[in-house]
Amino acid sequence: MGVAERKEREKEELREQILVAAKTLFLKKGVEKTSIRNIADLIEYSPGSIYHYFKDKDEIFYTLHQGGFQQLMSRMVVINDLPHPLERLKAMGSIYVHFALENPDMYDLMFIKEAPLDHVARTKALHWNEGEGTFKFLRSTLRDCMAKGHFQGHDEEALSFLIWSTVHGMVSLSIRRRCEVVLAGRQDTIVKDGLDSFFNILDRL
Amino acid sequence: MGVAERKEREKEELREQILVAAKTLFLKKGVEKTSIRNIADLIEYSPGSIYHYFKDKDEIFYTLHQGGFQQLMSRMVVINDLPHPLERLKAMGSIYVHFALENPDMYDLMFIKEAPLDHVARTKALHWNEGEGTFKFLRSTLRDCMAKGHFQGHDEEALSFLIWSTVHGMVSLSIRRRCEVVLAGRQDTIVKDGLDSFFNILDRL
DNA sequence: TTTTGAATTTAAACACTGTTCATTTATATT
DNA sequence: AATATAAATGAACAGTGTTTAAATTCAAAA
Repeated sequence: MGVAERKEREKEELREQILVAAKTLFLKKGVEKTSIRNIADLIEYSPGSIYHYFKDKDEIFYTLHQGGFQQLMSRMVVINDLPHPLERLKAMGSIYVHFALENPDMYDLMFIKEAPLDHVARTKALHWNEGEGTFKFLRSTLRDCMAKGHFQGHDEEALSFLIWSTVHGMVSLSIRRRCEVVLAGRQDTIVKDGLDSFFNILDRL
Repeated sequence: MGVAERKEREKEELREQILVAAKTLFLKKGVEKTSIRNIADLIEYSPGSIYHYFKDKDEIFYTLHQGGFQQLMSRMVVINDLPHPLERLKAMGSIYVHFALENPDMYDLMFIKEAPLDHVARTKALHWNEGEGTFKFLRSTLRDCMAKGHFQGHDEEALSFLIWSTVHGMVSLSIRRRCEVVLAGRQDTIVKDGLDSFFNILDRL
């Protein structure tokens, strides 16, 4: 009796369809401007049926959010090839920035928007596992750097936060379009230039 | 005949009432979750009447947004007392961070949320005057620093952006609560510690 | 083959949202 | 007191997220 299995599979497929449709619309129109009815229309189901697969709109959002971290992490692992920790640290910065600029809406979901963390709080999943993993990866790379004599006299945790903040600051100002007027004519290159400046500083630290 | 003047005054007063009510609700419940009807209820007028004073919800939002920059700028001017440009730069950083942490919702309005710039674009007010003023202030302070021999070999514009990004990154990660889990037990001090680390780096640059 | 029963899907409804607009109300001038 | 004008209203429109009773589907049992 493979019937139950087939049903299970079909259910999973529809869940996946909802996710794909939601992602498409979220990235095209933004989360706020995408309605449950929009998603339902795209998959040719009634709005109500979506609630059999997800508790609410936030749960759809949060599920996609988790996928984003997996993407980012899968890009990060390649730095393990680099022997020098400072090179690894800089490579992480580049990957982070590129990921953000190539997937601005997903980055928005992951680090700028407020919804997903509210969801985490509500579902009592006391840990933001996705973000924690990424941050721990940064910390351990920084620890390796300090073991090789870099960044002497700095607190590992505070400096990790500062570095994260720097790259996050650049990409989030860019994504939320605070550069366009302030840095007229240079919006496209300013994040890259800023990152170069940052690497320069890291080298001299 | 002071009648026209009185009417003008009354109209201005109601406009101000709307702004105060909107600000109260925006800061309490957030912009998204505050409806025109909520604002109308608070000032005891009908929803429709608000549209006699503001084109739409975004215009209310944008008006408050402008007020935020005036507040921030009025705090900034005190640094002119400091003789050394590097001290001025660091003081600017402290003021910026304190302003953000003391007025997280206003900061959110000014630098994180996406709405106001859309409004700027739509109203063809080609310049984001408020933000531009603040950034120019940072640039001129940095120029003074470089004139005194600091930050040699760096591009003024790119470094200005990098510094802005760093403080913005720290406060926006804090405001959007990305520190809470990742930096358990240190959320309250991490921005201050990060800023100290940053000042340390600036001193050695 | 027909009946049963559970899972799935639906459409309608609820209480909201921003915004518009014809109508009513209030008020100052003639 | 009549008129003109400005201001405020409340209903309506098209949309939102979400709930739920009813309808449908469909495999398993009789």
